[in-house]
Amino acid sequence: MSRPRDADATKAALLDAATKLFGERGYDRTTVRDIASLAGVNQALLFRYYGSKDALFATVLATQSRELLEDSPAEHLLRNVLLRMMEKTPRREDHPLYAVLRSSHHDSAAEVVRRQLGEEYARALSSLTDAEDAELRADLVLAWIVGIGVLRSVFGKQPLADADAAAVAALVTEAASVLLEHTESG
Amino acid sequence: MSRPRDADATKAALLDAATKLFGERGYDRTTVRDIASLAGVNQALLFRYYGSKDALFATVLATQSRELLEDSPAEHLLRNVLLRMMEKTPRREDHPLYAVLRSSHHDSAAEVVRRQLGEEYARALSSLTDAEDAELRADLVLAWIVGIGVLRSVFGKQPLADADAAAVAALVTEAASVLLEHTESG
DNA sequence: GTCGGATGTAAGCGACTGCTTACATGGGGG
DNA sequence: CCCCCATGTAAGCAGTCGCTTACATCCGAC
Repeated sequence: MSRPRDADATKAALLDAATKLFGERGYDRTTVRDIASLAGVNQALLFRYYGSKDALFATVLATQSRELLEDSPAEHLLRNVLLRMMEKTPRREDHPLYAVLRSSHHDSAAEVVRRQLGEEYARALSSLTDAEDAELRADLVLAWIVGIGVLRSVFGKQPLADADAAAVAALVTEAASVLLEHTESG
Repeated sequence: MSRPRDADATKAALLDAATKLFGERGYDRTTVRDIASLAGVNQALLFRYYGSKDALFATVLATQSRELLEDSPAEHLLRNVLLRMMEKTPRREDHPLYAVLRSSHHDSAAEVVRRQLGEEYARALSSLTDAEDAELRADLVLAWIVGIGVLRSVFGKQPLADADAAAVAALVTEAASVLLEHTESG
């Protein structure tokens, strides 16, 4: 029967639907009607519970970025992020990175969240080298992660899109180690 | 006085305006009214000369992808593309890659053009290594280029966004050489 | 000159957007 | 029991979208 009236369940359904659709289509190509429809609720409830499409998008990003870095020590961050991004299916379109990637524009809170996510990754990665330009090197590694995500999900570029995740991770970590390894003992 | 009636000039103005706006905002956030307005012509002319917004977008991509690979020997392709992407201003939003990146939009001719562009780059890059997985390695290098463009233009991620282009190119080419160098003489 | 097609314009159509409003309904507290 | 408010719904507003239509204007061919 499932409780016919349950605000929490409705909110969760909306958030799940929004996560899926923003990830698949990006912000612009996802309509509030689509989200409500996928969640199986009336679209007015989206506005009652989240205020606006923008605020819902920000909530999606905030929720996912919180889950994203939780359990990866810096040494294995690159490898783990790559594997997580590529796991299960070659086109893992509900991965948090994709919602971010597919929504280029955009001021508002979403921008802030997106940027924070990048900062967290970059900070963790930059701890891996003692080079003077550690942060730039970390940004470049982050750029690589992002680029691989884009080429796989947006372009579906072959052979990368269907490549073995472990093989990709091995190649990338090997090359990235040139940028991130410690050059002197600290 | 500039000839008041000149179909070629009008078409060119529309193409220039479309190139600029698609590059800055992506496909969805660029309206035909904006394009016509920037070109200084009536929007109906866009449809007379290009048929549809989609067709105009495809024309933009086709035009730019033709110009893009024209004068870079494979050995210096990575470096040249990086430098070109980052040249002049830290946020070079009219770069052809950006129009592509900002439009994750699947059907229509645009998809084909976007993919062709990737194929050309990847083919050129893959000629640089004799490893068995040369094409995958080339895809990864291409992914890096794309990711750097995204982080600079979309995220405006610091310090990458304002980093010296030559310094970035040096770091990337050094690390990428791990993937692309010949391991045995052919 | 003048006629006809190339070129440019003004206006608006129908669909869709994010969002709001006015209203139905159900279930727990008094 | 019944009332009241949390929850859910139907309908629509105002704006924008891509695109079309009906109409002016210019200029070269004859």
